[in-house]
Amino acid sequence: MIVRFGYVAMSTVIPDCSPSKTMTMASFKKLDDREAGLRRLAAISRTNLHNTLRLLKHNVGSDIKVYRLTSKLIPLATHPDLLDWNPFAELAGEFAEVGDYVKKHGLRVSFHPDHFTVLSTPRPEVLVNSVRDLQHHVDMLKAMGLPATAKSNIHIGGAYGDKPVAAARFCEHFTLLKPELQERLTLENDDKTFNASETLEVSRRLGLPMVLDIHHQWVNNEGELPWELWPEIQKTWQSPLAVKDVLPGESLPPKIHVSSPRSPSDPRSHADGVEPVPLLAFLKRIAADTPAVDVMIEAKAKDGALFGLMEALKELAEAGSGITVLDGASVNIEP
DNA sequence: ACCTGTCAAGTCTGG
DNA sequence: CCAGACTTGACAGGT
Repeated sequence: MIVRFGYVAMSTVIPDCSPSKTMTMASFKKLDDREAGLRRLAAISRTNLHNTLRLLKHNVGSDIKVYRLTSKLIPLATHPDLLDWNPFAELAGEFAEVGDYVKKHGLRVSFHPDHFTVLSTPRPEVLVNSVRDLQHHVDMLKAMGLPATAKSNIHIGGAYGDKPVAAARFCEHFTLLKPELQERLTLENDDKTFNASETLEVSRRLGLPMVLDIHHQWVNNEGELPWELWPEIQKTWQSPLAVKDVLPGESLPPKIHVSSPRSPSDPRSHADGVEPVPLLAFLKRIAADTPAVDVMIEAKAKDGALFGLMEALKELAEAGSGITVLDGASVNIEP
């Protein structure tokens, strides 16, 4: 089983390379020249896209093929006070440059809209804002010229006292989305509300690929072991929506998220690095029936954690534990 | 250069 | 009905 590792949004290794610079609404409003403010926002966006490209080049130089783009590329993009602002035309070149680089090097990129995007909500205004946010993420992917294999990962959302009803509402709201939004979604189990088997059920109902977060599964489960759900989770990556735009002869491997608990007293928080042994235990369990999987590392140390994990895996490989290090960010795992 | 409170947004809990 | 927690990188304003 080929395992590729990736990380989220920012580097702890490359200095001065934030892709998430922003401006607060408070300081935007303080400017007496609104046009100048919008130009400033566009300039920040350009810096963010430029730094994203720098990170992608750093990734390629380190063999890292999997990366989560930050949702904050364009500051205040979906803010209610800036609905008349559309910076995509003036940022077209920068977006295309990022997208071209992604395609040229066969990178897998994704977004993760934050927890304000809640399709299970009963509140119409929250739903409107959530759909606007999803549309914004799709607009960015389209501006990059990326196919539907570049997706936004979201959680089911709140339970509102009745999880089955909330799940049904999520599904109902999903069916109202434009196809271009539907085909660019993945669903992830969360650490508090919708656990892995509940998320899997919704994924199967809607034909959406599911991202298994094994840390969330560890702290929010129904007594099952994570690999027990894997056969069905893996199948969700074969659905028509999941394989949209996958070229003949190519594939879109299932994706999992991994992080390690910060401490026994704070088990839900993310530690700086990733513990290799529990991760390896999971990977070995699924290796026999999984040709390839992509692992998104969600650790405080970001790419630093990825490099640390690779060092640890290298040592385990030398000790002869069925691991072969393929390059700087991928390994082969024997069942 | 460094520190601290704040940030547009949602949901849940407890009072 | 409302305040605070949750969680996180970065701003903004201070020293």
